[in-house]
Amino acid sequence: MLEELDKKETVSRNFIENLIDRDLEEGNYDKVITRFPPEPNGYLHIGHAKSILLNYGLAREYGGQFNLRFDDTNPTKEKTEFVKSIEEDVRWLGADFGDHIYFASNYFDVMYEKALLLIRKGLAFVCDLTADQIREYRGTLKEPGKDSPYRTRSIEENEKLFREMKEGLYPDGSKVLRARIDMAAPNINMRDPVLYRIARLPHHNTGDKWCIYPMYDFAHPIEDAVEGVSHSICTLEFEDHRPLYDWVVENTEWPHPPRQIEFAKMYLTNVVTGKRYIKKLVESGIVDGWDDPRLVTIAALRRRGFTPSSIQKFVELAGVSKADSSIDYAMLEYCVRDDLKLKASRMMAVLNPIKLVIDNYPEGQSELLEADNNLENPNLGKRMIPFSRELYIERDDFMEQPVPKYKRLYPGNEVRLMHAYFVKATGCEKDADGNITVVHCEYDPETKAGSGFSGRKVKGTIHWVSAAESFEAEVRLFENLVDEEKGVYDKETGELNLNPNSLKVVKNARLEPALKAAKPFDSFQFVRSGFYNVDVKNFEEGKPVFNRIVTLKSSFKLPKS
RNA sequence: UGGGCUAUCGCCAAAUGGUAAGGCAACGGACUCUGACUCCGUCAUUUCAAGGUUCGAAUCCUUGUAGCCCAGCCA
Repeated sequence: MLEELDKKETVSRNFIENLIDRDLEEGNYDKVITRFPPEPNGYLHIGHAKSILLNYGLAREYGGQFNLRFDDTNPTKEKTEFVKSIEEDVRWLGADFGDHIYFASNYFDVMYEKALLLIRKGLAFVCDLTADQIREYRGTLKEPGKDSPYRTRSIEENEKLFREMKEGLYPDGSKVLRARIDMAAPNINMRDPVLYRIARLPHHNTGDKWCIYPMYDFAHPIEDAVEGVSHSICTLEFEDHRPLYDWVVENTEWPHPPRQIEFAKMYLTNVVTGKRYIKKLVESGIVDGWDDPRLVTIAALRRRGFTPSSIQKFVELAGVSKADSSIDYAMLEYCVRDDLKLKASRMMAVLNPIKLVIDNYPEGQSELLEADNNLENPNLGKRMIPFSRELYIERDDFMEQPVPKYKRLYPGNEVRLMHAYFVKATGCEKDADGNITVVHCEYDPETKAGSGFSGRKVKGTIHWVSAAESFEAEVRLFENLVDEEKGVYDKETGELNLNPNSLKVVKNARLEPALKAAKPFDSFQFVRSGFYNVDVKNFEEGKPVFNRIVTLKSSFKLPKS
């Protein structure tokens, strides 16, 4: 099977499973152990979700173990803040690592011992070349490198020098430990790669204990081996590192060497992925933090109302392969809609209100109408909605001069007010500028919802709220942060093509009273308008701010006026 | 001829020499107290290209083409 891997077969979910099956059969491992090894230098985003869920999914499928391990071998870039957010995000996504949360920095002692082992085997040496010289000696992509003059130091001298590096006898950058492999290797990673560097910086976990830190290529295979990881699944850019990974694992002598398997990263259309761009948006204040709902960080998706199961489904639908891919954002939207449609209560909210007066409804009268919270899921219960002579309806739901195929309210046309009565438009009032201010109609008491009335049918159903008993709230509508026409990046300048309308705030939306009690993260479907959730950060008791999660699909578009 | 990887519908993606799954999107139609949902139907004679092997090729061979990754004391 190793040979098959070496033949570079395409990777698919099936392929990985077959590989694991074989490994288990052949007794290469007793148990499947996978891991997600982030460096704590930023927030996780949707791309990481794929890696997390793939690794976790495989472990669960095989009754194995999934580790969360912080790859914190470089103190210059890492922060405790990120450790916390990453742990939270992984947990939220549903990748249950139990108490298997580890830090690479806790293995520094083993790594040091293994480095000594390599030195004693003549496979590593201390090199005094400067960083510039090392680069020079490395050669180029097309030309081989040349041996470092320090390559032939004796084992004793190397061991002594390396110990002294650890003791802190040498200044930062003055010496490194290198593997002795092959300076002419076509794979640049094999040209005597650096294993350890000297850096005097406080580490978030080990403090000042160490002044030498292992490099990724040396540390990672050992981290995997220490934890007994069986299948180390990572992204494609590490494919060239696999020979080195295998070299380290073999020469540092482990009973059940872990196996590295690579797959392609996932990109999404029309959104900014890539840590450094997200970071730029955050730091420049273009977005209001790592969890700005327009971002695709896990924190942002959560705040925006995406559910863990929708993301799990998305990752599952996206599949695993080695081909570069950019998944249509519509697929993510489909996943939330699909997940939320039976979980969310379907409430009425009027985003762009216009008054509707029912002229034949007695003045001063009102009533409470019973409505299912979700007609397709009775478990969500029922609620009462106040109904009265004056209501608000969506401005788009009335046209004085209807366009073709329009089936909502227009003079002479009858529609259903959802959960209430049939209503027939009789006319409207306008202000001096000709803008419609009030729509008039008449209702038919016979047609009350739930009464079993079947005398006639109506083409359209519109939503509404009581003028007196609804409340005003802020609703935040999100568009793509990126200009959909121009694409994510400007090819010439490398600048991001940002969409100036990516955030619209509707201040005077009218919502039905039941929504006043909504709590942060609660999700609702606003009938005919889409899915929304209550923003955590802008939450105020009795005055929730709603974030649009995703719109509903619609086969009818109102012509632009 | 530096090395490695990839190429199947607009977007993902299966198919492991046996006659191109599935999902998203799109488009018809039915249903509907959400123009949503649901349902039903349509959507690759062809797998980057050209040759070759074979009874049979997306899969094997040959030669091309295009894209991605690698020259950190980052991960």
